[in-house]
Amino acid sequence: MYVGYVLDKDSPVYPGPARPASLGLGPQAYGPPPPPPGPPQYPDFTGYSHVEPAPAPPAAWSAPFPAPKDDWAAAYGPGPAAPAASPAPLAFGPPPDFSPVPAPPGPGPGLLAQPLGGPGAPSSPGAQRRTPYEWMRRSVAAGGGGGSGKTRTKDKYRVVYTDHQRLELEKEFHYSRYITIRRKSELAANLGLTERQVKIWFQNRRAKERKVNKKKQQQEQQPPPPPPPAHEITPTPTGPPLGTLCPSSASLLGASSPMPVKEEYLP
DNA sequence: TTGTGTTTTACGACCTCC
DNA sequence: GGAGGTCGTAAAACACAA
Repeated sequence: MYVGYVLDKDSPVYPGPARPASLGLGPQAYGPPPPPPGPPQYPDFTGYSHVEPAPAPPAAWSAPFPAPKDDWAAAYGPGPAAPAASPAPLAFGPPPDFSPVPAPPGPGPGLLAQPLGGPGAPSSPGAQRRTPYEWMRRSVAAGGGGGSGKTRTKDKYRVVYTDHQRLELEKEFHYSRYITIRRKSELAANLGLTERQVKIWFQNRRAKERKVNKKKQQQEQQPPPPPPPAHEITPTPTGPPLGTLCPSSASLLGASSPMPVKEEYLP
């Protein structure tokens, strides 16, 4: 599965305010720290053009959520302990218009058809990294990765998430930088990961974003190249006047966005 | 094929909040 | 005290040039 498809879409995948306040989630008891103020949410993300609202402090649901301890057997045991037998319906499944890429030849159709690190991990032959997110295009099946097990030398090892797992995690991340407990549980169950893995993935993803932002900031602080001489600067009468939307941007604001708001986030 | 650099998981230390 | 946050780091997985 090519995650890049979603991320490279010209149109906003999740238009409008993602995670509206009316998610039905009450004030959260375990609220994450306030998001760092500042710059646009996705300065490094070129696939989306909308400005995502700051991750609203997740709110707590009144009902105590039975957050079980991380099922380590799922990650380190003989196979994922996810409810693969009867996985809950993916409420956050791909949008209706998301399936232009044929599913990789796997043991079965649908989501989570391939267990974590299974031999049939989706691959993207011929893919190369060209964008910050093209890592999602590459194959994860090479090298016997895919979370098959321990490393050669040490007991400590790490698994390689499948493209689908990354896709869903990325999608969730682009909804909100901070995942709620409920979503974390759902995501973990649906992706065959442990809640701990989901949590750590989000932590690492935020760290990655900070790193990218920092890098960009440093690049911007560098002295720009000297502008060309004034006589070489020619006015450009053609083109839209200042303050108007470029065609591409204007199209993004169209009323008929291809990406409806997820049902679960609707009031 | 190999060496090297980058990215991706995973963890520990430390901090804050409830 | 427990949960989750950042920060730093280790190491596997990966891409790519030589």
